[in-house]
Amino acid sequence: MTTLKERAVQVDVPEVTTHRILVVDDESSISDLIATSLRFVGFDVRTAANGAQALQVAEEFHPHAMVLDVMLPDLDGFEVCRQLRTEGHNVGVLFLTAKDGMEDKVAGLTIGGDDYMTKPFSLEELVARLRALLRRTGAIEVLPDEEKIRFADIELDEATHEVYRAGQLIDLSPTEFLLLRYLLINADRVVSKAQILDHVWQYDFRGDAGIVETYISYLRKKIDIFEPPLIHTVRGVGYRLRMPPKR
Amino acid sequence: MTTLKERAVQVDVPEVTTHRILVVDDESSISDLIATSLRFVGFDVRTAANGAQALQVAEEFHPHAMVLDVMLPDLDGFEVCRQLRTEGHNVGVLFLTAKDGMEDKVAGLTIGGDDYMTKPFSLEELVARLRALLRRTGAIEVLPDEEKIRFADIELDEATHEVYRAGQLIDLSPTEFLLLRYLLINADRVVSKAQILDHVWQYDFRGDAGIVETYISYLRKKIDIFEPPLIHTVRGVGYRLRMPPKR
DNA sequence: GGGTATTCTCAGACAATCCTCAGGTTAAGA
DNA sequence: TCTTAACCTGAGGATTGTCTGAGAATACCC
Repeated sequence: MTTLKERAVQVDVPEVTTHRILVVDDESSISDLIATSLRFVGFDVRTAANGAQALQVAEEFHPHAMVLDVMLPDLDGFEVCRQLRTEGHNVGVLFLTAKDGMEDKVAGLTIGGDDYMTKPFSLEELVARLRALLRRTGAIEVLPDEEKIRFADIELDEATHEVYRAGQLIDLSPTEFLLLRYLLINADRVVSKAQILDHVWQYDFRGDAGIVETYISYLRKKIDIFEPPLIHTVRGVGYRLRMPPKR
Repeated sequence: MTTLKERAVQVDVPEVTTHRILVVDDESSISDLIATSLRFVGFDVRTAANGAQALQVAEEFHPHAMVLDVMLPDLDGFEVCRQLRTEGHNVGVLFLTAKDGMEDKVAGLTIGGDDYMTKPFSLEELVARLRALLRRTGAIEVLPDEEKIRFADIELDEATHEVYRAGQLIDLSPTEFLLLRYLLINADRVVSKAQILDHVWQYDFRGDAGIVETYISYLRKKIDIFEPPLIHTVRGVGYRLRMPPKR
């Protein structure tokens, strides 16, 4: 690997309005991971390790949205959410749940503009969902970017999860979609395989970075059969989405 | 290999804003090497030999970034990083990892704008990555230079890893890229083969300095086929990037 | 519950890159 | 002018990085 000029998801760095996000999880490794990632994308983040603390911090922090583990040592996530709402706090919530069956229960409870994801998740997806959530709940004005990301003749719609190249609908698997999204966000910039792995794959993925190569290959076969090819390998460094060089 | 002092002297321009860098490694040979190199590039550097000491020094030094070995005698690098972050220190971290095994532990390191390199590395690359990291984490105002280095009609873009000469895209191998970058940074100055070897090649490279000649030759064939030639040999001393003297 | 889509590992093929070496060329100094 | 050291460059073998297909394991959907 080598020099990289990356941005996590940072391309859209200069956020006009800074949204306040409260992250609640009792595992500090998780909340740190999330907090770091969100801060980097430009959010103003606070963390809390349990329900009581969450309520307390929320009182003075007035978050626009929360990332909330449903499984907390004291109150559970729903209860935290309920109490805040009855107190008039109008926050969107992104619930985190272990992958154990509770999922249905959570799904039922996420009414309104809320959402949930099961652990482990990919950071890329977390950020995408959080953005969508803020947009839905209208936490503040509209977020700067539309729900579509474009580059050359590629168009990726976050709302519908559809991807077009040269006007044609391309069918992508979930991972392929995330990967392409990450490349698009970092268009024109070299991203290393390590970065891709960290952002696109679930945070507990312990496999080899070689899988990135495989998925790049998949992507190419789906969207780069068109002319001109846009996914370029920078040997020894990583990959980069770009228009072919002039001439 | 030349001695450190002799080698680092020539590098680089005085930086306008002085960034504070904390280097943590238990092998003093390594931390000295890095520290010396960074100082000559204009950084304000402190070193620490273990985790506890690192935390302590950070407390009063308030570094903008850290170069942090993950393998330390007491706490490991991740723990040091975590503790600093929870204490509110917003430092970017460049992790150093041994090349063997522990690839898995390395996962997640590029999340927040952080980065990592495997030992052994080249000093040139270390500096480049550290700069990129400072830029990303916005450690202070914008760094003087953009992500592009220019000299005459050569343009080298760190973000995209592209090099142009006279507007034309030039394809360079990783080593060629680093070499050119080093010459550019030291434009108009003579750099010896020993210096080049020490900065561009990995610090444990045990080969002959003759390889520098080979790579200079490669570079010339790629970027000096244009007029005027910019890479000049200073016989008995080294090489120098310069505009030919007007007659 | 069976079939399909997806994820992930692995290994062979291929190509770029790295590095050594050796013979030819150039420049400096005696 | 001659000698010598420094430098240049091509050739080629070793190494490394990347691509891709095949297949096993798993998740998902009707």
